[in-house]
Amino acid sequence: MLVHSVSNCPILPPLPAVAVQPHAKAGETLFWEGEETDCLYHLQSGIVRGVRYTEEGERNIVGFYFAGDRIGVPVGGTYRFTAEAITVVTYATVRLNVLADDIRSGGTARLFETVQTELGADEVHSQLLCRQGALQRMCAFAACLYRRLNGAAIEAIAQVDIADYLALTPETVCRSLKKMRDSGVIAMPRHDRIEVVNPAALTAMSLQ
Amino acid sequence: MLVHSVSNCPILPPLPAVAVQPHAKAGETLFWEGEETDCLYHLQSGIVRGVRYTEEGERNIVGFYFAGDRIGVPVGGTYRFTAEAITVVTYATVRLNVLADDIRSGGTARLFETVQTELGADEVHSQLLCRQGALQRMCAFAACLYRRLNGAAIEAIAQVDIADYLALTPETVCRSLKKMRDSGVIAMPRHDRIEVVNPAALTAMSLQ
DNA sequence: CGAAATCTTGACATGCGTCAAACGTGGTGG
DNA sequence: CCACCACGTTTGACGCATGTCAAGATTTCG
Repeated sequence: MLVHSVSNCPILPPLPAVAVQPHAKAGETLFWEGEETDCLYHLQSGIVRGVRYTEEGERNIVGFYFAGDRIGVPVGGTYRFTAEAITVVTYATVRLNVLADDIRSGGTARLFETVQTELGADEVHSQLLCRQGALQRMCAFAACLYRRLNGAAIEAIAQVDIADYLALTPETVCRSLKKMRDSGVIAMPRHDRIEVVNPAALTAMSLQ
Repeated sequence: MLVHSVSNCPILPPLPAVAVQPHAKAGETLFWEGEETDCLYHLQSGIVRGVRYTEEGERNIVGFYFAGDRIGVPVGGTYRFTAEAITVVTYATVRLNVLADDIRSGGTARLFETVQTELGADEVHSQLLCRQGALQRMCAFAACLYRRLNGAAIEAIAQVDIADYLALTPETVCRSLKKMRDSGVIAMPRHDRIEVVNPAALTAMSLQ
């Protein structure tokens, strides 16, 4: 199975009734790569992209995150990537010490729930990048998001972002999308909206 | 920084003095992908490769693991990949419920410590695959292992395995290694031994 | 010592990156 | 409300790097 199961809705800690829901506008940053981790983020709506800049200044996208995902897991005490809101995003933050209490009270399965999103996202990313052929990679990517979003249209993700995620050029992404349109597996009413019309054909094309 | 810091030596739990050290011969499997996770593995010596087979039967290598690494983190209760010993391997196992108690008492830091190896490995893998150009990818890979092994020679890793790890063909791996030999950045007294002669040149060649 | 696996080298075709230019779109300010 | 501008997308032409196929050399292991 290429698609992992990070799509389960989170059981969120109760919030004070009067609290204003934390949110970010499109383009805003939730946290920065290398910054010291003080809390994790449970996404509730919207789309976030994980970004990392290489030494040469190249931009890499490490993942796209949606409602239900938990991001911000530290390695060495700091965030592993920069989290940028693509759309308006609402979320809940969980301070590390609160999380510790949560872990103590929960079961063993609960233990790794926290790291599941990021572990799964990196795993998927590697699997996508392993596919040779731009078209296969694009189809696998679309199939992946299709399942993650339970069939909803893929929206608001720029082709440039897809390119930086799949290690392709924007031109190649555009051409691949055109082929997918011509084959009738997807429809694109707008530049930033991909509707999967034929899921079976999509997975077939993603196979090598 | 391309290279992450999973190279810290682990503080291992004390073992019974009379216990026979668990070990595996080259080619043996420590655990299987999809199998229910009952314990994690702390590697103490030797080399392990993480393998995953795609639906089409293609072999992917997700990472190489060395002394000090902790592998076997479950997602959804099962192992994320198959762990095969490349050399003779010695290790210590930690049962999941023991680990759970350990994490509960140790807090979030202990949790993140546990997943550091696999999170870091996937991260590195993605970063390597993002580099376009076979030579750059190979150089980045070599530089990565060079730092992970603290300058020791890279040994016992077959070129086929490198190919499956970097999403290249064995032929391309071989040709890239030849270029690196001709450039004088590495030496190869045997087919399965890579000695980094010029680390500076190596990192320079890995830049895009 | 023999056989199987791995590595090496060559020739060839093609798919993707690069460069360049035009088009569409969304946002901002007058 | 319209005009303009900046950014992202689209399309084309071209060259090179890498995958593919094939044959031979080397190593490893029984």
